[in-house]
Amino acid sequence: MSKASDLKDIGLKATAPRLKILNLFETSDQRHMTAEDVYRLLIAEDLDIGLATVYRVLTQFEQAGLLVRHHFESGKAVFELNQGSHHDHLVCVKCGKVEEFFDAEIEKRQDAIAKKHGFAIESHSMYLYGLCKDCQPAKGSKSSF
Amino acid sequence: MSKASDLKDIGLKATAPRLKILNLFETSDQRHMTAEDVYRLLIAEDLDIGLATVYRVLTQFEQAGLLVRHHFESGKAVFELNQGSHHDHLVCVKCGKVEEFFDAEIEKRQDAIAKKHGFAIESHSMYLYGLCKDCQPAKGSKSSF
DNA sequence: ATAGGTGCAAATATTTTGCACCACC
DNA sequence: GGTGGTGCAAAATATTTGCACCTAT
Repeated sequence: MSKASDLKDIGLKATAPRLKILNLFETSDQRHMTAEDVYRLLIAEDLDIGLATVYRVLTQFEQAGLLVRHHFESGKAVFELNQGSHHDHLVCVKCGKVEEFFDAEIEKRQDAIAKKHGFAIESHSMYLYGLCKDCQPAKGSKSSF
Repeated sequence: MSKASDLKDIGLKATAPRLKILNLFETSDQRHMTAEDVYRLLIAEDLDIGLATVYRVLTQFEQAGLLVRHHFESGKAVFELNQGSHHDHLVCVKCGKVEEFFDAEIEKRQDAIAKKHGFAIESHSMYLYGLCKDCQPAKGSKSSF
């Protein structure tokens, strides 16, 4: 559970909007949310928090390392809780579901590649886009063509 | 060199803007360009092609498989020629340089991961963000702190 | 001739910012 | 009580679309 001290630790005042937004990421069943997603959840709870504040808070949380910002192919930025452990993403292009994975061997090879190219890696992200289990035409069923 | 027939093959009329834009991607030393980049190059050559047309053509080329659209962390879409061979990207967060690489082992593991999760992969992209050789503080030199 | 393509301007979508007011410490 | 935070509206940025005119086939 998020506490006021968590925010103070990163130099931010513990205000209601910040606590609420952080709490949303911790409790929502959707780990990956856009600013609009967050805003709509707040509206749904009758909280009077402006969209501009949502953007500001999300950016602050990202800079503080509490959240990670992704750019999936939608064009909107998507945020998720930074739980320390790096991982990559499988994104369903049909229903938008996001699954996470981690593969040590891939990480190792990424590091090797960066070194070979003389790059000092700061972050990396990998997205596999496709159809998730539920969105694939079922085997044995006819397609509509 | 791009030819009118290349465009007709994909069901598009061979118009001057389309031929020119395709040619730009084939001849420019910058493989990765935003719509604005393309537009500015056209303006620089005194070609009277609207930004809207650039966006329309880039989208058509992407749908036809001639170009690939990326979403780097900049927030703008970046396009590059689709040369058949899939590859991934090292992106310099300072100077914007993009280097490409391909690693068969990583590809293999991506496929295995997708299968394990029941995903039917349509595309994937991997971006390693960091400082390229030229943008790293040189070894032995003092930092400014 | 005509279906499709284009430029321009206006519309949309996403994110940022200026400003007056308000709340945490 | 003052610094920092907030909501709102407006601005900035990126992209799409409506429309009248134009052009490749």
